[in-house]
Amino acid sequence: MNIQFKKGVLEICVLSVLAHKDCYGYELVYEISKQIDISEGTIYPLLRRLKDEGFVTTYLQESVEGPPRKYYRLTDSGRKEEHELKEEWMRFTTAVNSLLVGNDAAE
Amino acid sequence: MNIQFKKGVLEICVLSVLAHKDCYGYELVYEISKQIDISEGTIYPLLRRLKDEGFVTTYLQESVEGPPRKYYRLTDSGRKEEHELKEEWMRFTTAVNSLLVGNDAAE
DNA sequence: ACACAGTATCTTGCATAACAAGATACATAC
DNA sequence: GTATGTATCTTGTTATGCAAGATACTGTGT
Repeated sequence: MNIQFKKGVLEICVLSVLAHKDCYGYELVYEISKQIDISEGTIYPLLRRLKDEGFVTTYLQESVEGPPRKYYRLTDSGRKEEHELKEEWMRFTTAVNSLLVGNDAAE
Repeated sequence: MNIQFKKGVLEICVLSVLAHKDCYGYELVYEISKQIDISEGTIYPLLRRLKDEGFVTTYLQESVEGPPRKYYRLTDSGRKEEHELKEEWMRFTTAVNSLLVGNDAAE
C-alpha cells in the first residue's frame, strides 16, 4: 500500500471511528486495519497529537486480558474537526478524480 | 487545502495529465491548479524524480513568449505506472470511504 | 537605455506524518 | 521460567510538498 496516500488521512479515520465509539489505541489499530494497514508506531504518536490539540480526552480502564487500556473519547472540538476534515477529504478526492477521469476520457 | 492529502497524489495527477498530452512544467502547474493547488517548488523536483525513475523523457522546444520549454513525455513504463497508481488510488479511497461512511451510518 | 511584468526552470531549507524496530509491562498457559 | 497475546510508547529514518529565492528570456512602457 502506498504510504504517502495515508498522510493526513489516518487522522480522519481515527476521528471517524472515535465518533462512533470510545476506543483504546490497540483497538483502533484493529478497527482501521480492516480497511487500511496501520501500525502501532503510527497510532500512538497520532493519538498524542490529537490529545495535544484538544480533539480527544483520555481515561484509563483495567483489563482482565493484559495491562490497563487508555481509552480515547472525542471532545466537541474533535467532533467538529472530524466533520470538517471529512468534508475536506470529500472535496479533495472529487478534485483529484475529476483530474484523473478527465484525462481518461480524453485518451 | 490540507497539504498532507496531496502526498503521493500529485504524482498520479502529473502522470495522468501527461497520459493525455506532453506538457512542460509550468503548463502542468496551470493544468493541475484548475483542481488542486500546486506550486512550482513541488512540480520540478517531482518531474526530476519521474525522469530518474524512467517514467518520462524530456525534450526542449523554443517558445516565442519566453525561455525554452522542457516538455515531458510518458514512457511505456510511465504509462504502466500511471495505470497502476490510479488503480491503487481507487482502492485506497474506497477503503477510506467505507471506514468513514461506516461510522457515519452508526452515529 | 532602463525598469517591470510575464513566462519558464531550478535549488535550498523547513515542516509534517508514517513506519520499522525496539523497549516496557501485565496476564495466562505450558 | 519461557513463550504468547495484550497493550503502550519512543527513537530514528524516509518521503513529499512548500515557501522563498535565484536565474534567465521576451515584450512593453517610459
